[in-house]
Amino acid sequence: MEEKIREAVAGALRELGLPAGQTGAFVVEQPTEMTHGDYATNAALAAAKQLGKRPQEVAELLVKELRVSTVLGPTSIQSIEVAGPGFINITLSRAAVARAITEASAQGTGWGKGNVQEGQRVVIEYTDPNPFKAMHIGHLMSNTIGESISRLIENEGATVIRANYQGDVGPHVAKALWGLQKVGIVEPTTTLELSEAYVAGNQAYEDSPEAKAEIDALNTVIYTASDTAVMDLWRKGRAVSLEAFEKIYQHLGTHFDQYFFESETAEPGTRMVHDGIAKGIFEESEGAVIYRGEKVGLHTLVFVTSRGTPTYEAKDIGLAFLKEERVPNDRSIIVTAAEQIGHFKVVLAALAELAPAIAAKTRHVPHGFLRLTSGKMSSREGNVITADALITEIIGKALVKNPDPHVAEQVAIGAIKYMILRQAPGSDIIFDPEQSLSLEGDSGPYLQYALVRAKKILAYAENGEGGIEEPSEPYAIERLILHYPEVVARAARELAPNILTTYLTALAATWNSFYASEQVLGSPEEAYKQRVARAFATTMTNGLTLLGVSAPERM
RNA sequence: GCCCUCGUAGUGAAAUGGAUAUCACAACAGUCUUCGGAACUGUCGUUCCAGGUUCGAGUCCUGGCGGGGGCACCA
Repeated sequence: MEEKIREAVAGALRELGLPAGQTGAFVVEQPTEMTHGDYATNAALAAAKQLGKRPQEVAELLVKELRVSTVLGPTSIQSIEVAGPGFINITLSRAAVARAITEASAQGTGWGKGNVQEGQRVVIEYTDPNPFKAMHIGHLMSNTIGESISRLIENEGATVIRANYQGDVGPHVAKALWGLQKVGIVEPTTTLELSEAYVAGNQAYEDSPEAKAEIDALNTVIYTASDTAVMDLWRKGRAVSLEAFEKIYQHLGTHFDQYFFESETAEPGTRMVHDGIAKGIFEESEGAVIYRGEKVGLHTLVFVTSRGTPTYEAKDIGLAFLKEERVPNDRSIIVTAAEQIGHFKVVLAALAELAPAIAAKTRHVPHGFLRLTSGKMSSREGNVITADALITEIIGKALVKNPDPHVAEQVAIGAIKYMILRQAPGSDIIFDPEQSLSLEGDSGPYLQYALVRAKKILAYAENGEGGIEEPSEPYAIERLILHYPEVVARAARELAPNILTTYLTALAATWNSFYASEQVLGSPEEAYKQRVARAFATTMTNGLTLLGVSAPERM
């Protein structure tokens, strides 16, 4: 509807004598205040200067030329009014709102689906945990945001390939293997053994020059696979890690189509960086191969170390090509923590010289850190909150009200995901482990609970005999529901699940308010209210699905 | 030092250059014979500072101040 109104406004502006190419600078939006109608446009304010007239005057003229009825249907408008400094407020008719509600309640899972990205193949990389290290709450952020973005993009018609890139080689692995060797573990079976070994190795690396030398040597062994005993230990430890990750993915309701490993990007990455020296893209300096970021306003980073091992940077170059080869795509999105912004700027600059087409379609989406009120989290020091520990703790909390462990898990995961998705992806989340996280108010369970209550009504209503009167004015909840397709489209366009989360919270609040003040079953308007309840339930269910949050039947 | 980011009620957040800056927690006062109280209704309280652009700035620009991140061999 929004898009149709936009076209009508653009048409009216042309009627007022504005050149076709110059009508773009206005918005059609949902006004903050519901009393201002269902849609509003600032077109008159934006065009006033060009037309040399007062905004209110332009608005009056614009309203006369506005043919909203021809794009939305003859009985769709209740009023079009000029308000404030020159806004044009459009209020839909009772019939038009009712049509949207009927559509929402009838379409089921199809409600809100778009097609603007049909035919597009989008590869989305997220989560990226490192074997031999624990998956911590930072990975939970990447996974939650990446999964939701994937679903939002799929909802617009694209084919999404979910990718997970895991660091199974590199200094952290050498440290963990060194730690295992020191305590004589040849067959690791738990992730605890691995993370303890990593912390021990990391400590020794800082404290002891001998240990440092041993670990550096081990690192090279891993890259070159030159020692069968070491590689055996590596394979076993890696398998333990990966298996543990899969379990967490199951809890989170996420999955991957493609797994990439640093052990497979290291070789091609190193080779391509070396090839790039001859082309003048990279250069040698103090034995290392570097990219002079200064030539494009960035800073210099080492791509291959003086020992000949590739850094994260070279491996990401290798990854870019490997992705292209295995997963041909139109767009490539990488979701990682914001601390890597600088890294990706340099890598993409280098890639732009190496393979301009790949660099051009690649986009880095940074997310903030999950910071603790008690201080900084560091896996090197071992004071991280692991994904497992957090999930277990919140499930324990949810069990208080939900004896059913399955429901408790749905509530707990929903609460965690909501906390992550409610704010703009780039900003940090301050997480207080003492207060843990909220299961009421502005929270995941709040949305789930609103839905559970609506579904209960629908269940009772199946054998109910209620009235068929129709209320003369739309309820606030109806006027919110009809915006759902526009909201998900924008969230997908901007890669911002928080837009959807904010909307769903308002939707749940409005529903709860409706629920408290309006009796559905047995009321004179029962049939109509049921349809509203169904439309709400459909909208909330579809919205939660796009967030990756499940909808319990009861709680 | 340079670069990037963020400063919004006591706390955590929202807001596409638009209308009276929105929500939750906390605090306080209410709503339970109604479809489920993880709920609802109400009260209190907010854009770091100084300039600028604009009909209009939390949002854009410049300069401060403060937090976070990055800046040659970690990822």
